Amino acid sequence: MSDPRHPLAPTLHKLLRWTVLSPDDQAAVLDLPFRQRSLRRGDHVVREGDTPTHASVLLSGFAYRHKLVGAGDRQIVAVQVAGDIVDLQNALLRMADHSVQTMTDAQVADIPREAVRRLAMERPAVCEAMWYDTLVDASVHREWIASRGRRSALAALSHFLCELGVRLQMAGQGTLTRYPLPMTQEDLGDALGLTSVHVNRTLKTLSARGIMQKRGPSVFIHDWKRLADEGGFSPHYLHLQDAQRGGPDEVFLDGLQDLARQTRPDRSLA
Amino acid sequence: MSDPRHPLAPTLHKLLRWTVLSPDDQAAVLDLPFRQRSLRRGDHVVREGDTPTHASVLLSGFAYRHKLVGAGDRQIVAVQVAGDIVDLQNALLRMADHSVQTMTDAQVADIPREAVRRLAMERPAVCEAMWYDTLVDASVHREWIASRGRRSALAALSHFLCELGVRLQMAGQGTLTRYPLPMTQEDLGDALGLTSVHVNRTLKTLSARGIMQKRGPSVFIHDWKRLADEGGFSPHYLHLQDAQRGGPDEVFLDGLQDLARQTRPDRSLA
DNA sequence: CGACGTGTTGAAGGAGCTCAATCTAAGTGG
DNA sequence: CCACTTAGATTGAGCTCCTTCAACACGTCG
Repeated sequence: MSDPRHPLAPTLHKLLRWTVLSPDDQAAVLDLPFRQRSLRRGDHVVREGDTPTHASVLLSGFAYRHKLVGAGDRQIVAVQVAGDIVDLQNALLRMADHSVQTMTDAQVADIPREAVRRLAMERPAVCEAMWYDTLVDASVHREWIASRGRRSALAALSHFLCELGVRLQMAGQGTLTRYPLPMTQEDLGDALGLTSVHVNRTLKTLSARGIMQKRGPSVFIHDWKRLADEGGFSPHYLHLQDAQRGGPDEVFLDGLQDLARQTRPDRSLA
Repeated sequence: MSDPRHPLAPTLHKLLRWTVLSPDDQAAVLDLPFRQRSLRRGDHVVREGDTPTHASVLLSGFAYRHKLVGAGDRQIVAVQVAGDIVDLQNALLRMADHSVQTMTDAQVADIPREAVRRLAMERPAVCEAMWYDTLVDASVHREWIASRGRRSALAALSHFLCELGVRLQMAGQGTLTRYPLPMTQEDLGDALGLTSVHVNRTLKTLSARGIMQKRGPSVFIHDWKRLADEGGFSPHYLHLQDAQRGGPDEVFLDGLQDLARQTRPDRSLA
């Protein structure tokens, strides 16, 4: 799959999760013009209201998308990890409806908006992959609506931690049960629609029950099955089953199915 | 714009909201093969877990998308009105991650999945319009996440009522301040993440303040400005500003801007 | 050292939930 | 035309999950 050290390789890899791309198409993705940029923790990638001139890919680090609501309250609407096309939405739409900000120092690649559009229009398969990617984003949004609307704090937090385990493992940034998560309790609260105080108490409940622990920026899940039960987590909405089989993720995907079904405690880190 | 009585005309009209389409492209949209179907209130258009074979367009009536959470709780993640392509997501993704159900008797047009894909792949401009449509859907999802996460019941309900006023007027199904909304208080609760009891009380607060009234399936907004204030509603996230100007919506859009800014009570129905 | 960001803990209050009864309007069958 | 049914709206009382406010602990970094 061409040079795995190419900065856009993780993004291409993510697109290949959704569709088959010919070698030509793959080369065209990697040939996209981009300008690499280093950001410090807390920097904005896009600001709500901007008219973006480029799409940004997160090469390393973490970022989140958020909206400001009412009297300065913040709602995080998505968490992005390395490889994610952070801003396809804002790049195609003509005005950013939300801000994107880094949670850690990060590298991004800015791709001119027009180059993305041209690639999409000239290569239907790439267009489909990118469209697909935005549809999966929307599916995650829907699951978050369900979480905020109908799950308790404990369930919502558990669900969130499951989701990030899956997504980070897919992105090669950790494993299902052990991964980096550089979010403060305040950040978690803004993602879950809770106060940081209540996040603190809910995290403590989970660790008191031996289900998981968060130490600094690291999450250790000791009992995935129970965490998934608490959160009512089922990975369907991430659409990983849709993936073209034969890739390197097959074993993981099957394993995920198992994990969702059976108890498989991992207490080695407790 | 060709035959305005064509069943797919409202859908084409909606796509034209996002991009310019050549006469050829427009004809191609209207030439999509479809099978018209009558549904009774409560019928499913798609069921979570299905592998859909077609995309459905809502020709008349109302529908909602929902997920089942935990112990039989329902979360409505979107409300669809006539003209909406209800199921582009599910048609492109390989498995439906949520169900779609009618709120009223309704007409839908089922378009074979392959016909949609072929149209998109052969006509970049149409592809862009449809993609754009799904991106706006996602933007609405994000706003809903913010509502569920950070708005009080009163604010969330107000915001929801504003959104529907705008969307229904855009769809030619009423006006900003007076439109049909065939949702029970139970439905509203499932959309807002509240109980029907609390929806009842919140609606009563709004009408006690003279802001709006819901009588049967009809919403009457007496004071748009106050409703928008209560909900912290700003129409940016619907991306109407993005619309190509010159269409028949221009006056309305400008009017909407005004409405968002100034008080313009409409008590004629109080 | 002091300041600041983050995590932790307690106590009190409130927004929204649960449970349950009553009311209304629109069928539906006789 | 009326008894009966049913879906939905309405209202009250008590409860609970989560918030608010406030204090304190801890580590890092100037």
